[in-house]
Amino acid sequence: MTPAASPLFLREHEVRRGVELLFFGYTRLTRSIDEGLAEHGLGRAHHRALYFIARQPDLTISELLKMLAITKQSLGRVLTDLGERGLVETRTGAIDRRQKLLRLTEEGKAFEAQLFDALRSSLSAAYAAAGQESVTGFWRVLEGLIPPDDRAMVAALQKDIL
Amino acid sequence: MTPAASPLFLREHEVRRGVELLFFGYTRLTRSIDEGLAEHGLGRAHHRALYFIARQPDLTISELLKMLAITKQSLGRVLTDLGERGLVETRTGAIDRRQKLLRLTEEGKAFEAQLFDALRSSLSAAYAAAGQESVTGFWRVLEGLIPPDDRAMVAALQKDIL
DNA sequence: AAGATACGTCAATATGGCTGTCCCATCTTC
DNA sequence: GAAGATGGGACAGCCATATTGACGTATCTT
Repeated sequence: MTPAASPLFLREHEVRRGVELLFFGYTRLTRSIDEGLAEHGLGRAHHRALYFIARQPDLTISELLKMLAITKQSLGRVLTDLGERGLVETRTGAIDRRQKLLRLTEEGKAFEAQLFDALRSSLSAAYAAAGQESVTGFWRVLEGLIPPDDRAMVAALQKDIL
Repeated sequence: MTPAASPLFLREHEVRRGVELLFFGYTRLTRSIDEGLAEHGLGRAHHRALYFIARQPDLTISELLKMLAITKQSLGRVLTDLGERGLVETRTGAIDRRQKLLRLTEEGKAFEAQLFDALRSSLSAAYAAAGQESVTGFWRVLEGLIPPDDRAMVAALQKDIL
């Protein structure tokens, strides 16, 4: 019996295309906010923290660490910078007083919204050009790239949608 | 007259979802090759150069610079490392002797193929889970994220497909 | 011959990660 | 109430990857 042609072999072309589009798409999208960040003397690492705090107010440090998948020290520096600039504030957890709950200040919210505008204009233009069915496919493939252990965390972000 | 509801407003949810999936998908995919790179004492920057040289043999330095969108100095270090390890070699351009044409050595090809295996297994699993129509949508949205000026460059990668 | 281009290189600097270790406050469990 | 686990902070030192700006050399174009 001849086995079915290996899908791994057949898909090299498609896989390379995906790798390349992901690289260019992701890097160009992230570059779109560099200017806004530079106005405050911040970098992309700061934006990532800002973004997830905006998304899940009262997030704890350890939850944010899991999202970003960096070390406590790296995150510490970033949060210090954001705190010093008055963009992020913490309060002690009501249930567990060891925890620090992270929130954006009003200024932080305004800044995050400003950065988000750049992301929105790039992404919504791409969505519009591609069409809604394409957007669904875009999401599905990306979901498949996320290791199963991380999926619940990502899915949780979608729950508290406006 | 009531204007149509602003699509920018309506799409915040979708845009946030895209931002998040892109972040997690991209970072998790790139992490999948770190182990292989570490075996040779190399980092992700080296892989990016290796990848595009594999993809377009006889690429010039300036073409590669445009792809990666980094500075000459940054790329110089990466290429020196790759040359020292016998993964990349250069020859003088036949038409324009100022140019250096970049190629992978046999060892370089084998190493790139090994790294590509990790990318292939992640991406092709995601493709398979999502289905072919989703893959098309995935590509379309990502294409829309690439600034028009860069699109020809990315499209050129698809021409010399196996 | 003059100027532009392709590439290399020097020096200095910034950012954002890492490891390992130790500490304190607080919660949980026995 | 004591022991241990957990959440968070902090020190020191390191590495990878990027930046800017200036300058040099070979080669191509006009």
